[in-house]
Amino acid sequence: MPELPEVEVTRRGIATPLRGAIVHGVRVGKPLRWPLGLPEGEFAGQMVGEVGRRGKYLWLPLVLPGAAHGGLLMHLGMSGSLAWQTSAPAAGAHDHFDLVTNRGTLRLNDPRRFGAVVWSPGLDRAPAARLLQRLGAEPFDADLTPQRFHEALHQRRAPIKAVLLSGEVMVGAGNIYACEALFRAGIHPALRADRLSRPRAQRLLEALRQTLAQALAMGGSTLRDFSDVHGMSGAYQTSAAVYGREGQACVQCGGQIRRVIQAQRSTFFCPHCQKR
DNA sequence: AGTTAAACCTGGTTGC
DNA sequence: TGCAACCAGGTTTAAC
Repeated sequence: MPELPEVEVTRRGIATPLRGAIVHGVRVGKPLRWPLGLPEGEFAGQMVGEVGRRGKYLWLPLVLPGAAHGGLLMHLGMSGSLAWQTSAPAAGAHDHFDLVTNRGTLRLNDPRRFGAVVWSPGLDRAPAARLLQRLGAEPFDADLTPQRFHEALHQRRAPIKAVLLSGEVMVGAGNIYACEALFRAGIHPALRADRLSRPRAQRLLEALRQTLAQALAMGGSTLRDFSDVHGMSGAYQTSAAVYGREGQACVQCGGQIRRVIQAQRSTFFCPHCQKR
């Protein structure tokens, strides 16, 4: 489900209600990807700070004045979404984590349970640091210049689609937005990353930023599960040019959109508009 | 280093 | 209607 736009939509939805909230406790349901890493009783009295995001991870800082501090690193996996509820109903079959505060409850719903909630003493400490260590640049970081993007791609021989999905050069683009950005940039997904010319790398960086920004403005994509913290669906998926459109007409040339498998994931592209 | 497969799960859709 | 096969927004780990 959630790629960077969906995670950022979620972050914006929870940051305000959570800022300064006092934790009463947590409730855990079925196991997620990794264990929580701190006994459930340890959270009471901690105050939530400013909710941050790194790639597709959310970071909820927790501070207990004069005592232990750390935070919760959360990932929504493929099917996760967070909801903010001022009065939380009984947990459903797929509600696997609650953060109960004096203001309301933050609830993770995740049918497939590929998501995670992990306590860490800090973003730069284990286990958070280990999970984040291989992440590439944030897409809207000013330090990610076209030149640096090109240089990083130049060191990768894998297909450009696989490099984007790995997140090791730039985080945030998952399967939908990687496909859409490559289409927007006119680049064939099987092209080796180190074969992109400088102008094409620049064009791809611009396409990635435009794609992610547009998706964010539209509230993200909702294929099945995703909704924002108020239960609203995103709208971007209806404006996808290639994703999920195998066999349909290309919006640009009218040719057939094709689907191939790369790195165990479906890649959608237009063979006519996207050049090697 | 790249590529490939398998693993973690549930559920919706498609096709016989 | 039933049931098998395939598909799904992500990421880690292991093996060749």
